[in-house]
Amino acid sequence: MRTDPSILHVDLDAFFAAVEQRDKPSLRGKPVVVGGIGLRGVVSTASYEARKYGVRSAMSTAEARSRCPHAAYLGARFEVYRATSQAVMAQMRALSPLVEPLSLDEAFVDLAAAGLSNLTVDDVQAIAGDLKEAIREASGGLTASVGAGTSKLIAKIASDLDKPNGVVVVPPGTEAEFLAPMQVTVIPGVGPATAQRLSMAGVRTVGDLQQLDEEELIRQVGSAHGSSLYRLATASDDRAVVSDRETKSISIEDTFETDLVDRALLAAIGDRMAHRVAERLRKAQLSGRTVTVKTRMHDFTTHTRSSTLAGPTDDPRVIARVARRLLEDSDISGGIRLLGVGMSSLADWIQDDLFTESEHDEAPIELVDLPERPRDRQVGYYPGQDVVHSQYGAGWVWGSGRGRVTVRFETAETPAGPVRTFAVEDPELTKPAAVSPGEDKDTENDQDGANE
DNA sequence: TCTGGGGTCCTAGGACCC
DNA sequence: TCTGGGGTCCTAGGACCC
Repeated sequence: MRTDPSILHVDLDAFFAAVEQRDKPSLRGKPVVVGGIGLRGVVSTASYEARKYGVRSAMSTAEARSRCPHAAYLGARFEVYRATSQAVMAQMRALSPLVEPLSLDEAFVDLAAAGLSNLTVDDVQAIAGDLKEAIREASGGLTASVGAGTSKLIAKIASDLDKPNGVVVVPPGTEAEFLAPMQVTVIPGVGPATAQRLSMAGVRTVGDLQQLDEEELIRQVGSAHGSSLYRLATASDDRAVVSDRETKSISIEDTFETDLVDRALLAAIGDRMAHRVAERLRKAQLSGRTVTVKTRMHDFTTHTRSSTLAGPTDDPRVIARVARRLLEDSDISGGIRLLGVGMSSLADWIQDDLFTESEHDEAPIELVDLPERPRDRQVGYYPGQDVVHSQYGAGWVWGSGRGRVTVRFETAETPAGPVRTFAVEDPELTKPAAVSPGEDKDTENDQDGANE
């Protein structure tokens, strides 16, 4: 544990709304609500003027409109917020090389990494004041609130205590008593569900939490959550500030104005989402192995279907094809209000032309185009029955299973001979093949035409 | 006037392998 | 014919955050 309050948490005040007020002077001093402005929109950020009327983040825009009809309702302009955020983060990086952004409007700054040591509360007060001034100038007038302490938890909670435009430095050694009177929900990670469970055990404040022993806490909320909660509550939080955390998933989703039931329309929307996901993967120089399709039903129940490929891809056609199959497997009767497509199990993307010729030959993953699988077929591709297309020409499926299909080529020579195994993206191939090679050839004549 | 979009992390069960 | 653990990978769902 540190002995000086060298971790800052910087939080921009009502960020999206403040940017809109900065750019449109007529909105200054007036209630502004930024978020989804459609029928099913929710509030991202309300200006402080709008908060007086009870408008809050995550509230439906419909409710916000009834509470504050005279506010300005604006859709989000993420490109503008991103640019402003970068200017603000640059000010923090000028102060310390170790900055951990949590979102567009929040970051931790580690002053110890800037070579500053033995900082007093007054030192940190002064540093925070200077940083706020630098942020104000760099952002065109935005204010920030800053919290500081010996840990991330303390800094984060402190930044919330004097909003907007405040600075709170928690003196070293006072952390446990600082936390004790607060509700358990001040701890990030304790939401309604956890608060409810803790409350049934008689725990409402962090002080109550401090009285519990770790075993008891783990019984209440599970092992990972319990032990981390125990450490946080007792102010023994030694989590490091980490500057670049790697992306774990990329996804696109959309809530429709009215529930959709038309499979063809949903398939077309899914295709477009798959292409947008692929585009973002390429921009980030990433590729992924797991495709996930998310659906939200009319009654708000949410389902995901996912399929993991044998190798990573950023190919929009591959992602779209897998997404389409996953969507076909999803129940959409009664209509769905949301569709999403995402990619995870991400790996660093390697640009194709960086491969040398020999590396190409040894590339572990080769994909083949598989025929459309008939709706009623329960398992993957049928050996001796299905024809696939590859860079070596067309061939018969010889065997399949576990993300792989073995293909026998009649007309093309492949580097490995007439039989070659490919990785495929078909989720059904994770199940064993229905028939073994050589059997079930009675439809061979029907398939002949497909070979041309 | 119901409930966004982008994420992260955790859990639990089943398949599979040794 | 019955019966092991342990580890890893995958899938689905849920809690939570901004």
